[in-house]
Amino acid sequence: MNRMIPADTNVSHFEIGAADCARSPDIVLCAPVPFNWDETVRYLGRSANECLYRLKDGAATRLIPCGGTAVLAEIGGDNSALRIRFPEKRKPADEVQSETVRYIRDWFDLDRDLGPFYRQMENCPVMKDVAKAYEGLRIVGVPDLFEALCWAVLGQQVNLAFAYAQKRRLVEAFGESRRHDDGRTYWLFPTPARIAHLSVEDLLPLKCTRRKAETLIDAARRMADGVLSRDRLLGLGDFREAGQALRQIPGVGPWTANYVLMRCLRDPSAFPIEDVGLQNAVKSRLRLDAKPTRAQLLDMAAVWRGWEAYATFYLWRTLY
DNA sequence: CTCCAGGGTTGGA
DNA sequence: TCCAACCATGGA
Repeated sequence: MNRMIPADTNVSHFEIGAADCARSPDIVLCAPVPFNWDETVRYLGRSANECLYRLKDGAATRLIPCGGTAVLAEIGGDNSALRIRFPEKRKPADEVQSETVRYIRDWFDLDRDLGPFYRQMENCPVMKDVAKAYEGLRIVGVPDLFEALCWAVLGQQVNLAFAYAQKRRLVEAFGESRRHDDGRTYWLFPTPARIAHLSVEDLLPLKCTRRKAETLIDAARRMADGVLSRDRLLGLGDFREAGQALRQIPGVGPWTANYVLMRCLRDPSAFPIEDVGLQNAVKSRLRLDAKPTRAQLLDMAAVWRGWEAYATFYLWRTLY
């Protein structure tokens, strides 16, 4: 029974400085300790088919939704700081910049104290080395609830490459985009309002199942109606209730609910135990002949208590 | 044709 | 609560 941690209780240290030359950052964020930007970038680069941001020279550029509009931001950095630039000619207003910073802090989970996680993993034979190897890697989140839900649903029971292809088709069919003067087009994930009015047939070209198309539209309607939102889920009191609320949506089962809890609602104890990637990672690390059983996983995860999401994310990281 | 992929649902112990 | 059976789709 985890208590919810309001997103804005954390102090954020950032300075807005004048950009005196083209490459100097508009904003510098102090990185938390520990932080590992290279590992973060490696995670971001796990699919060449990612359509929501572009990776170049260790920096990610994407359109960030901000109060009805969107800001193009380039995020680079190292293990001690993140550097944010706004490459468009018109610099965003201060409050938009602040919102961008909030998004980025959330995206990379910068405000979490990982000390307890690393101390706990010392006692886990499966995780001990993994935790050290990727120290400073934080769970890369999906701040937008609708995006997180759609991504989880599209990712059910299909390989990641195919999931990325489906996401790209969804985004390029129904998302907004903006062309930048670097010649590239940057995309925003489709809004619930846009998907809510579609029919299942409209989504079949994604090559998802009818069932998944129905789930996406159902989720979009709930969000467009306002009955479902990230804030509402976070306001429910504890993550278990949020998970139950998510599972009200037909087509959202335990894996999907936990995936969303982990990547969007930031529940560090979310545990998608049915995940085949997690199972394969454990199998490989323990040199098992077969994927571990649910009981084996539960047994192993007993020492992860409270940090199951982080352990899972780190184990995923071992897969590529 | 078979098997797998970052599952969901139903129905029965 | 847990498990088996069935469902569904594309790619290797």
